[in-house]
Amino acid sequence: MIRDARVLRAGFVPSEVEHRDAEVNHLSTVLQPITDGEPADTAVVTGPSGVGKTCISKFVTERLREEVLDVESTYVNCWRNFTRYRTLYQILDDLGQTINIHRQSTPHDELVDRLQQYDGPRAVVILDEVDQLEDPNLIYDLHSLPQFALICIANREQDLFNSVDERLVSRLRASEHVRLERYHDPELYDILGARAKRGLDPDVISDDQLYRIADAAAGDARLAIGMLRSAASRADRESKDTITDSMLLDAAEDARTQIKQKSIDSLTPHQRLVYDIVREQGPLTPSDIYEQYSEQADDPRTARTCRTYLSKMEQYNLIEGDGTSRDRTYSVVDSTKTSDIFETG
DNA sequence: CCTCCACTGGAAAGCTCGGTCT
DNA sequence: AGACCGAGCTTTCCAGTGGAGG
Repeated sequence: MIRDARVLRAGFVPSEVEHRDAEVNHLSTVLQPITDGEPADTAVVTGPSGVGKTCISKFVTERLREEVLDVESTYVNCWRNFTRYRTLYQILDDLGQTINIHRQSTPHDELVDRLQQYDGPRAVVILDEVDQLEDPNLIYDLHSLPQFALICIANREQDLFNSVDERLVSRLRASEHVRLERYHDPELYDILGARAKRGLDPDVISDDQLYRIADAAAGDARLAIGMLRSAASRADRESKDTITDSMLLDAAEDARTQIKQKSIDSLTPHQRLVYDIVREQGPLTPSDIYEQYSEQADDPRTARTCRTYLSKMEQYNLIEGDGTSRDRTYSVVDSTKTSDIFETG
C-alpha cells in the first residue's frame, strides 16, 4: 500500500513545489548572481512552522546546483546546533573542510579563520531556525564573507531582529526578505494529494479524508504530511488496503506527539524529571516545581539551574509559563485539539 | 506610594568529561 | 602516561521586574 515512503518523510524536498511559485522565484533571484560567480545577497525567509521555509530554501539551492557546477551548499539546523562552535563545525564539515579540525580542542577563532580562508566554489549556507542561535553574531561573521550566500530562516522576523545587534539589524533589513504565509486548506489539500499520489497506491485514502487532514493541520504542511505518514504506516502495519477514519483520528494525535517526543527525548534526566512534574501536576508555581523536584531527584541541582531548565523547555514549546512575577505558573502545552474535527467529519 | 517578596535571567567562576599533544 | 585544553553544564551572586499588601 505504501509505494514510496520517501515522499512522506519530513525532510523530503519534492521535485516541484506547489503554490510557492512567487516565493521560489524571489529566492532564486537573490541567489542568481552565483551563477555568474558573483557574491549573492543574504536572504531572510520567515513564516510560521510548516509553511515550506526549509523546503523552498533547499529546493532553490538544489535547482541552482543543477544549473551551475561549481556551487556547494550546506544546511544547518541552528536549533539542534545552537552553539557557535557546532554551527561552524557543521558548515565546515559539509564543505569538506574538517580535516585537521578536532571536535574538542580546536579554538573557535580557528573555525572562522578556516571559513575565511575557504577558497572552494561559492557556497549557499542555509541557517534554519536561526533565531535559536545562542550567539547571533555568527550571522554577522558569515554575512561578511563574500564566498558564502546566506539564507536565514526564522519563524518570525521580530525574533530574529530582537536577538541581534544594531549593525546586523540594519544589514538584515536591507537584505532580501521572503515571507511565507500559512497554506490555505485547498493548497494544503493539493500538496497532500501530490504526496499521496506518489507515495501511496491508488484509492488508499479518499479525497474527503485528505481534505479533513488539510483542515485539521490548520495550514501547517509538516503536520499534515506527518498525519498522512502516520495513518499510512498504521494501515501498512495492519495490512489494510485503505486508511480508515479511526486511523486518521489516531494519526492526528500521533503526528503532534511525535514532534513533541523529539524534544522530550533530548532532555537530560534532571530536565525530564522537571518536565514530568509539570506534566503530572501542572499548573505549578516555580517554587512548587523546585520543591517537588528537589524531593524526588537524586542529587538535585540548584533552583537557578531548574529555572534554566524551565526556560529551555519553554523555548522547546514543551511547557508554557502563564502570568508574571508572583502569579506565574507553568503547565504543559496542550496538543490535543484536532480530535473533534475528525469526530464530526 | 512604598516596601516586601517571588520570579527572572545575566555574568562569571568552577567542575567534569572527552579529547589532543608530547 | 600525564599535562593540557575547550565545551557544556552547574553554581554562586545579584540586579531588575512587577504583584500584593500595608
